[in-house]
Amino acid sequence: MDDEPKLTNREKAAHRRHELRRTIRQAAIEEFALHGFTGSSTLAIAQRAGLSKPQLHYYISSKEELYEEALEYILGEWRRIYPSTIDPDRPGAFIREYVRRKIEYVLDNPSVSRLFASEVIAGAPFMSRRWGPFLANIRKESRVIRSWVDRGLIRPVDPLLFQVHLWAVTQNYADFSAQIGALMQLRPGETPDRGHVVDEVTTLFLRACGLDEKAA
Amino acid sequence: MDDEPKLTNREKAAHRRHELRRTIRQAAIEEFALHGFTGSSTLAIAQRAGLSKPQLHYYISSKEELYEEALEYILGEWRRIYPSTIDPDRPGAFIREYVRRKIEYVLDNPSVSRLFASEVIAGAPFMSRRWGPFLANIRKESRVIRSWVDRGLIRPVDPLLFQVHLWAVTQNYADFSAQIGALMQLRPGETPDRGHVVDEVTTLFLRACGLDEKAA
DNA sequence: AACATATCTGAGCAATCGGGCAAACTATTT
DNA sequence: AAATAGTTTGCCCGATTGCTCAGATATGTT
Repeated sequence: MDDEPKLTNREKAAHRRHELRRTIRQAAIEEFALHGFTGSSTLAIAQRAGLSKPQLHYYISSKEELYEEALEYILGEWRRIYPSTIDPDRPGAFIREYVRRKIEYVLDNPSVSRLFASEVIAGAPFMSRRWGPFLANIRKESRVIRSWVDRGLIRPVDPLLFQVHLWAVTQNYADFSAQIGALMQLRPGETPDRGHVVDEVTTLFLRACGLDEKAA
Repeated sequence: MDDEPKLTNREKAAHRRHELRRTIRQAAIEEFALHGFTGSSTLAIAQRAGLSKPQLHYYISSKEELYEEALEYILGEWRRIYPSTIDPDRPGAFIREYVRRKIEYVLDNPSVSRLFASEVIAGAPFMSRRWGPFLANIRKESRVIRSWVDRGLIRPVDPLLFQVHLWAVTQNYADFSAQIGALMQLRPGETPDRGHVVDEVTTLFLRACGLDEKAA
């Protein structure tokens, strides 16, 4: 009765350590999202993770490294959301799916989006070395959008700014949720109605493309 | 030959003091915009304003008060931008004018917009008492937009979310200018082409309203 | 049981934080 | 010239910053 998944103690310890790093990263994301890199203290992060300050420093090598790890995690998440499985010849479906995924993600993980926003507002000091892959992705997508325009599938739009606007509107629901909550008079912690938000945002961008079939 | 604008020394001194407060406020806005309230130090603000730290503290009573003054200034600016002189029965003209003013303002004063963004991302701890007038304004505008919809002047939109999206897209050009600069491969300090940005944003929201007359 | 390794704690480091204060300096009014 | 008001400076305070380290404790292996 010592077997089942047959884990050695060493493996279990490694697993625990890995879990703890995850907890720390999440705490870091939340704290950095609220107060930015400069404004966040390692003590606050430690407390958020349920650790003492020296205990935290036992697992991380520096505040900077922890911040960079959090940024790296975010970039991974952005890549994950991008709907690569969608037929790029059906602009309507593509936009619908992208908006839906992005809005649902930012409403579920507002801190992730907010940390990214903090970083960029501060002048992107840590991101500046990482725009590369980001840029490549955007440019690839720009070519797809341009082809939609060229083939007359959608009304003419600036492919790059179109994406920028999509980002702005979707991210906004996480970054400015305090403002939105005040406007909508939501209770603390309450999020706006997802279906409605997704509908409105989708409609906005579909109409911009001349694709407003008003599908349910 | 002691007259001309007939300023007593006392008045000149008062004027100098007032100018200095402006300089300090501007420095504070820039520093707070970059690092948020918690992340900004009074020393950094003082240096930005060309003062020593005790010298700064001679003119302000606390970091908090300075921050609140900066916030108050921002709210005044938002009110100033709102195009109250426009005929509210011409949705197209209204949207065009609002977008133009807002984009030009945020491109000229990115720090103002970024400070507001920092505050809201941090959970709007100082703004929470000030949403009132803000809310009233938004609701007033919501009624106007609803009347457009009811009279069939524009296609149906959610009046509140429509404004939220307008905010998101316009503010974005200030808050995320580091990202946009990277995407557009702008030189440091360079801003994107205003005319083009205004055109694209205007088009986006006009089309959402079914008002795309493609006017020059 | 003995040993090794991983983890945790209390104390403390130098640097910076927001802010105060008396003395020195400057400018203006009498 | 003397008195007054406004401004600037150097020096300091207690608290907090990121981070270290020696020792205590827990955990795992033999």
